[in-house]
Amino acid sequence: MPEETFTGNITIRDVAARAGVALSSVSRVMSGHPDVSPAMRARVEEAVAALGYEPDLLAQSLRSGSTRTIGFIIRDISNPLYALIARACEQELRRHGYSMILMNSDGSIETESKNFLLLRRRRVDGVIASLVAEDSPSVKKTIVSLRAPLVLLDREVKGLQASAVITDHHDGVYEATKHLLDAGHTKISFITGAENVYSTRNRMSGFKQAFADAGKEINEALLALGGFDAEYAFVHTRTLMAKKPRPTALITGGIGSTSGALRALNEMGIKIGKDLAFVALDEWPLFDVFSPQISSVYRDAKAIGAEAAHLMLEVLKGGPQKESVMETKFTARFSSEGGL
Amino acid sequence: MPEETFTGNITIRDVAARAGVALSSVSRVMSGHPDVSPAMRARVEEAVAALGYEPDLLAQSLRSGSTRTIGFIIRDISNPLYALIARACEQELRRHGYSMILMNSDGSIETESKNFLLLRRRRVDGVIASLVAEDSPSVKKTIVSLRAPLVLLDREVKGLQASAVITDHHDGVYEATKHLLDAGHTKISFITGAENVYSTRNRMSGFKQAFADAGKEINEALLALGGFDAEYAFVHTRTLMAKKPRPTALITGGIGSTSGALRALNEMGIKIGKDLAFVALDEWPLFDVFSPQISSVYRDAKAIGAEAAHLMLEVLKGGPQKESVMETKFTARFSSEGGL
DNA sequence: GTGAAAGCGCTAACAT
DNA sequence: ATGTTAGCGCTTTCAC
Repeated sequence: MPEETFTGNITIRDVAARAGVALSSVSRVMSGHPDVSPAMRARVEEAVAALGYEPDLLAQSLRSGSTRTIGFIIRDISNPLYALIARACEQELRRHGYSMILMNSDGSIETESKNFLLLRRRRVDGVIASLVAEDSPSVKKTIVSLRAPLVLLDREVKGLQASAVITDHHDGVYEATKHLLDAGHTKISFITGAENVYSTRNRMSGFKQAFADAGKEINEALLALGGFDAEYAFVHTRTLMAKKPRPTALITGGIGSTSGALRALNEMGIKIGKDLAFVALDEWPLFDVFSPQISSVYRDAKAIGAEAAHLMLEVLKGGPQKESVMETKFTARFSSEGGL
Repeated sequence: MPEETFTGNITIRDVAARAGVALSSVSRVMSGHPDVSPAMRARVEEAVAALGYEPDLLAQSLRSGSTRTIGFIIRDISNPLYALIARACEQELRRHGYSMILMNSDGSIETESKNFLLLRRRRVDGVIASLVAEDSPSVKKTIVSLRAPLVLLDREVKGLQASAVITDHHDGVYEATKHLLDAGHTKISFITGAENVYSTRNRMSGFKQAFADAGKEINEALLALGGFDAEYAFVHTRTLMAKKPRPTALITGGIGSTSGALRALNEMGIKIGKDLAFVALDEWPLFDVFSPQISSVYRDAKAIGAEAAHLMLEVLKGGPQKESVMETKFTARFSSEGGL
């Protein structure tokens, strides 16, 4: 019945032709415009159904200036924390008619910049991102040039118009550190990413506060704040644990760091909860199933992802930029025993 | 210096005006067309640089019919296996100038269908997908109507034009089952998703083959092939382990199933490697770090993701559709001891 | 209430 | 080698 060959897609033109009406009338019916007679509506709807017409989102976007597309840039989607965030975020965006373009920045500032630039060319309506670093002028410039709403994940960049979902690591880490100090530890190692991101600074502030409140001195030589990747943590766990006197407790910030550290400890035959008191910041799948049970500072990744979507949707609706703060919770388990 | 207000974006028109040339000349310079004089190239490049012009990918897509965008539909990105696949796949696609639109189907055929439809309206150049089920006529119809290249992950759908990355689970599961049978187990439970997906059928075929070769009978009452989600596995682990006589060994297919089963066993106080011989199909982050060490059938998720991208890129280049088969490897560890 | 026409930003004929 | 023009599929004035 449809006369056109099956080479191209069915366009609004085909529908108009079949219904014997103008293009604009079809458009009006499709968009639910009030000024359409029932007769017109019926004719067009018949043609739409018969032809299986679906509006081209690309053309609509070009016309309207909105792609209903959100860029999502993180370091590495295979990090379970980000995966959980992405899952909840995508679900929420989808519920509101938005699609997510996923990009890994692979921990590289250069890749991150390129990703932002490409998203701009794709005319995304907004970007949700966890930046590799907050102090890169090039990334900052790129972001300003975006001229699209931005939601940052656990980052604070000065002089940037953006919403943000930030985690209150401070209290959780404070409790964790206090727990260790109370048990008598003072030689406490801390392995995580650099202080050019909010999460590290905020965690360190909880760490320092606990030491200060206990009237104890931090041993700076036991800190390794250089990278979130497992490799960095692996190497520095080995180095730190070879020191004498060696640390009696270890805190690792982020799943990458935790993973590298645990692997190193495993290889060195150091048992957590016995030879070393251990606390992980952030949990991961199957966290609760294994022995030894690991003491942790937990945050709800699902809630973070959904909240990021909400903040984005709010700005897209014309609302104000906001900052949401998510809680953390320290739970002492077997792994933070021993060590002394 | 730029006369235009900062309301809209800089278009090819602005560049042409500033350089005092025609639109098409700018277009030619941008696309590296051979027929441009050095003088023209210089003038245009100056204007492009001065204005910071970047072609609108949306407009280019509408013109060219190619969005350089690939849809990626999986059940749940927070499943670590899919996250690893997605990571490698996105990296590879990005390297070739393609972006990935990520969509979770949440284990729902209806959501999956909607996702496909939306991707079609977005005019993606192709879709990479791990279907919820192979036997849904509606999804099949949707996919056929896509008229864009498709790469399936571990799925076989009859009568569908598609490339696929499939895993040879058979051999891995065969070895795992043989290992259990050799140890004297016959009451072996198997918990995983339904047989309306290739991965389950292929795994079961290895399972059955091992029983056949050993001259033993499968106890059908000990199988639970109804869902990949943790909840299903949790419930059925409880039920199966309450049977008498209860199974002496358990195999779980997929990270969701494994997760639910381990949680249930934990709650029931059943120790794997001692009270029950246990084998997991697929590994997850930090797999190797914990005790008890878990026997597993491993596959390389990173390689699967990269291969999916390759197959897609090849078809987009006009190459043939292909099926790649990835290996699995069984490794016996502590968890598959005991139970008898 | 409906139709005709302009235009979103771009590229590829087609002229010259 | 460069400019002019049509058109990708859609929406939105603007007439009638």
